[in-house]
Amino acid sequence: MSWQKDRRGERGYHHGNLKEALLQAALDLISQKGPAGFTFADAARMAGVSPAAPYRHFRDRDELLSSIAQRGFEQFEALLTQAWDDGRPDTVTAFERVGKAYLAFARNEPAFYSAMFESGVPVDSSPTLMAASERAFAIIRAAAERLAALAPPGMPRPPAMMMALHIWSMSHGIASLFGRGDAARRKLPMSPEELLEAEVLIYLRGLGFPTDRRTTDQKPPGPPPVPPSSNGPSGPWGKPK
Amino acid sequence: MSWQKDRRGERGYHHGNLKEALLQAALDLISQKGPAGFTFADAARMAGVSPAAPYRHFRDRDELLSSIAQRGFEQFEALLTQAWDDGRPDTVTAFERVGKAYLAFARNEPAFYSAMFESGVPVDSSPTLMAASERAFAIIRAAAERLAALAPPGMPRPPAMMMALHIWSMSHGIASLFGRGDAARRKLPMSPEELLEAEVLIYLRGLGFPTDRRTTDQKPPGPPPVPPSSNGPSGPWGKPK
DNA sequence: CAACTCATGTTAAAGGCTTTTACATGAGGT
DNA sequence: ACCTCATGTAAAAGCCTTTAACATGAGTTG
Repeated sequence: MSWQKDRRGERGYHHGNLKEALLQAALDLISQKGPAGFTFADAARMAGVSPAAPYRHFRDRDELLSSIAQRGFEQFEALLTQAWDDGRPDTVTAFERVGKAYLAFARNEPAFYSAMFESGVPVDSSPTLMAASERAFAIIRAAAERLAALAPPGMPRPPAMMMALHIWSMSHGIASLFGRGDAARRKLPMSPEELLEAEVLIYLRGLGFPTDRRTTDQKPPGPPPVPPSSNGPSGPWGKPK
Repeated sequence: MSWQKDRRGERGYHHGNLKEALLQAALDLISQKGPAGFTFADAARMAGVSPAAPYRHFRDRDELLSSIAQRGFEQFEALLTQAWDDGRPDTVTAFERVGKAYLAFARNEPAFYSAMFESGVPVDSSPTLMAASERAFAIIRAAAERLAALAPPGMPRPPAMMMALHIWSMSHGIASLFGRGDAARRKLPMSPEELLEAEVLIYLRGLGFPTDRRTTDQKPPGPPPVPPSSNGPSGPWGKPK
């Protein structure tokens, strides 16, 4: 760890990097015991300072939680941006990659995810938190925008904002109900990733998008957006075993 | 309130109905301050007993929370059962009514909903809790089963379990992100109910179901499950204003 | 380099919650 | 009438939060 002066096991009167150490300690504690079972005093102890020290850096426990949520949204935004990769190699593929990235974040960073969505910290508790949250959502929204622009002719053009909200709620629903490793686990016939992928594919097909994987971004010439009859074994779900 | 002997403002040494009074007090507190800001001692005070009294009825704070979650699932199941109404008047209509009931529950019973899904109580913390949760999900699952049986010919039959999980995650995602009155509010271009209805309709259309509202349960004769071209102003979303 | 200052830590203390232990009460059965 | 046991109370130990008063030492200033 890095919460003590790097050389020697001692540290002086001053910690030197307490704010960071507290944030890191809180993350560890949250991922172990959930956002509820995390204690200001615990974090202080883990950082090797007195219980009063954290108050020099955070007004109270809630402000620390809110800081974590904010960092979470920032990392979340970075991850989604990278997954979206400006829609390469094609819009649908990139879109699905965003969905997978959403689940990956919830699974790999459960502490951030809880702080962001399940800690009881209201998004509007701080303007900067709200802004960070909106920047993250803006990635999904931008992706939806690009997708909406590809709507096949002859179909009413879906509002991008609505699509973005739909995708977000699907991802969040799956992540929240089935996503994390240890808690609230129900048995599933398929992985959360497969579940989300199928859900998104069916949804996009409902909007009239062609969804068999060799699609490029060229708009299809005619209006038959849905496989006219049986489309073989490569639908959005595997063969029913 | 009913936490004192009905006649006269006094009560004797014994409360007479403490367990119920505690559950009710906890519900009130949770709906006011969220599942985190609810305290065993507060509930005791609200019921007019000493801080140690609750321990005669619940092992600890978590067991009380778990009891509330369980009652929540029971009421939830009852509400969904009523909404589903065995698929009357037709499967799709009843299905959508279930979705609306889901959101209504999250909105009208935020305390139950938090205890069930956001309190950190793991579903498998008690077998009876798990069972109650599964009975509630079974309603959605049964509805999905009926819906799957109506899959138009010429389309691969979607697995009912998968559909149920999809519907559940959509509903939970919307309820959790946008559903409750005061906290975590983001601005939406439409109500959560409209958002969910559109999402479900698009999803069902993606599965090949006809979704214009005069549908009955008779299977359509041919394979054109999607409106062949422009379908007028009555799509799953309103006119883009 | 000495002196000053202020951010950052510490100690101490008040107040609240949780949980346990020993004791009190009284409702219902014998 | 008496007993018993579920249900409450009181007291105490331990932990957490938060504040106030004090200490330290890093960086700045002359």
